[in-house]
Amino acid sequence: MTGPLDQLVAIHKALAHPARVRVVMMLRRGELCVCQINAVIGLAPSTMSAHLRELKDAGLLAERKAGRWVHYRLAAEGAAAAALRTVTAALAGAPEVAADAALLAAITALPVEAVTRPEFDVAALRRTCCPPRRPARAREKSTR
Amino acid sequence: MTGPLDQLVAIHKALAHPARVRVVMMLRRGELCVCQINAVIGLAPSTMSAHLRELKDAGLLAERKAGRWVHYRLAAEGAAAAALRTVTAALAGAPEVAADAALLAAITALPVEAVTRPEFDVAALRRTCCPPRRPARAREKSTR
DNA sequence: ACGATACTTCGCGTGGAGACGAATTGATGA
DNA sequence: TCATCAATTCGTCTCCACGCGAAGTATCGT
Repeated sequence: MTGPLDQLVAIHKALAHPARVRVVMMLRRGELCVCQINAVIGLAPSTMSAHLRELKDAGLLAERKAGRWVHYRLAAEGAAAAALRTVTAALAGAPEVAADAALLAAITALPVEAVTRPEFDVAALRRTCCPPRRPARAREKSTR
Repeated sequence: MTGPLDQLVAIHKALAHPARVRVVMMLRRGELCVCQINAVIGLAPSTMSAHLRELKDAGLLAERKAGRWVHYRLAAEGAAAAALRTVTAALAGAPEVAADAALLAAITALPVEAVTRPEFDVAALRRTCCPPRRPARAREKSTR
């Protein structure tokens, strides 16, 4: 049994990594599949899995298995929820977060299976959606 | 120049250690000298100095040099202040924090120079104020 | 002027965080 | 049934966080 101090420390540990904070920000609008998240972040699948596990163990995320995909969503109570609100408020206008959101919008506009196919070129997609001023545009179905 | 994302990550890193969180909670009532803080936490002075430095670099603490003593106090703006509020709210009733507060009350009731004298026995003081059910009792002047 | 005191900086050792690729698990579809 | 694919687990490497003691810096008291 861990006390409230250790619990809060675990929450802060989970949020003490840029990739994990970016994931949290990406999940604001609704749940996402692991492959969609990682298409934006760009780490090895095993690494991303470890990050998601840490966020889940800290009580910040919940998972839902749907076929061979696993969807994560924000799910926090108490101190974790408060920390989450702090994060979203602090990074509302952060450029890194905006770039992620733009790329994510383009990705979620595609069918889910397209993301992990070998011919899928994230870099090309990033070029089409990130640099121009329009932050987000496409929005279709799969975000939730 | 670091962006808001790195800044928030640094804040969370600083709060991702039990000793540092305890320090933050101890400083709620006002500034404290390093020796007072460390009498409660019980680490090597060099280690405590490093912890305080990290909290200061993250924008959570400020220092004030007074003679040969250095006093630290909470001093946060923006995201750091929000994170601080989250911490204090989450740990309002935490037992570890209450024990620290009780010991701290006994320590601040003493003259500052007494704390680091060789015959000063923190363990004895801890026995007098922490284990019994009365959470805090001594309270005199110097907490602020 | 000199020693004592409060704190910081430096150097070092140890353990854990974070990265990857390889192997495993579980569900889908031919 | 068996190949495929998403995700996780495992093994390994590297590097940084965190602990300490020793040395350095600044201030006070005599």
